[in-house]
Amino acid sequence: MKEIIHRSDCPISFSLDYLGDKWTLLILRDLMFTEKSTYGEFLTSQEKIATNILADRLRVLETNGFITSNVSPEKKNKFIYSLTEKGIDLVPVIAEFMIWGSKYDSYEVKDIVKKLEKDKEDTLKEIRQRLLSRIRANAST
Amino acid sequence: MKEIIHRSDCPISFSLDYLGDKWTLLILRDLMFTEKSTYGEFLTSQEKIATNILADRLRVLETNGFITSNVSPEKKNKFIYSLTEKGIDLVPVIAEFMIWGSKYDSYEVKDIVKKLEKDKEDTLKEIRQRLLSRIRANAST
DNA sequence: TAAATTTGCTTGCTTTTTGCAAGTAAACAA
DNA sequence: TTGTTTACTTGCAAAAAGCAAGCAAATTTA
Repeated sequence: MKEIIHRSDCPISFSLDYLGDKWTLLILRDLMFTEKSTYGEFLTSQEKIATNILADRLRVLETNGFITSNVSPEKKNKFIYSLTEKGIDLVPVIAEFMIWGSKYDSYEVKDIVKKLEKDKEDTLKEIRQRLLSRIRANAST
Repeated sequence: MKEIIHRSDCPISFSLDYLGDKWTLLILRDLMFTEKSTYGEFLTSQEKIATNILADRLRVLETNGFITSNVSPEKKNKFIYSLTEKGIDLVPVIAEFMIWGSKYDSYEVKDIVKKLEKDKEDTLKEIRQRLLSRIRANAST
């Protein structure tokens, strides 16, 4: 597997060394803000990621501890991907992209953005708690 | 100039359509958190961006209203790049990358990160005000 | 129980982007 | 007037992305 090379000691560039592309954060978005958790489900997202790119990004994300994969309990040919705490810690980054995008994209402002703008700290905490409890639910099975 | 194509109506993907690469946010970082404002200064950053990529990204950022460029008052062969309000609105995104990167990069935690963690809202406001006042100073010259 | 389907990929090929080194052109300084 | 600074551009090789097709294990259907 291709290793991530860090270009400097700047924490922003460190982050971008993992996340600086058009697809990685969209996979994490799906894991954070939708119920999607499998390869097939990620493929159904509007942006239409290519199958090889998706496979590659999932591999990189897992190798670097952003997500974990487990065989589905019902179907052994199905993998369930889940966020780790390291991945969950990116919620604020993605939330800020959402807020910025909503401001400059004419499309529509989602309820979650309105909530974030109203009370960012609590809303982020709430999302974080929801995702963390998901991890704990998995751990106990 | 190559037009940005939006892959979906999601605000996160909308943002990534502009910013989803390894270099764009680093240029904005330099404009936000350092005194760098010229082509030559951006080239001196640790990450060593290639000259053609820098030229391309500056063009894209300007075309899409994130930055403006002006001839330097002292030297007519020098251009000063400045953030627009649209660019300044990305401060929270970059701040969150900085916070996340500082948590997962073993290197060192910068003072600005400590300040952000202590009082995020006020610190972001402060940075924003500093950058906005820079715009206004330019506008009045 | 054999055939078709679902699921999660891999492979091969073309196009696009990146990265590197060298070159250019206007302004400026000596 | 000659060399230097500044901001790029150009050409080419390497890497990454994108697209269509193929594959293999597990599961469902006939």
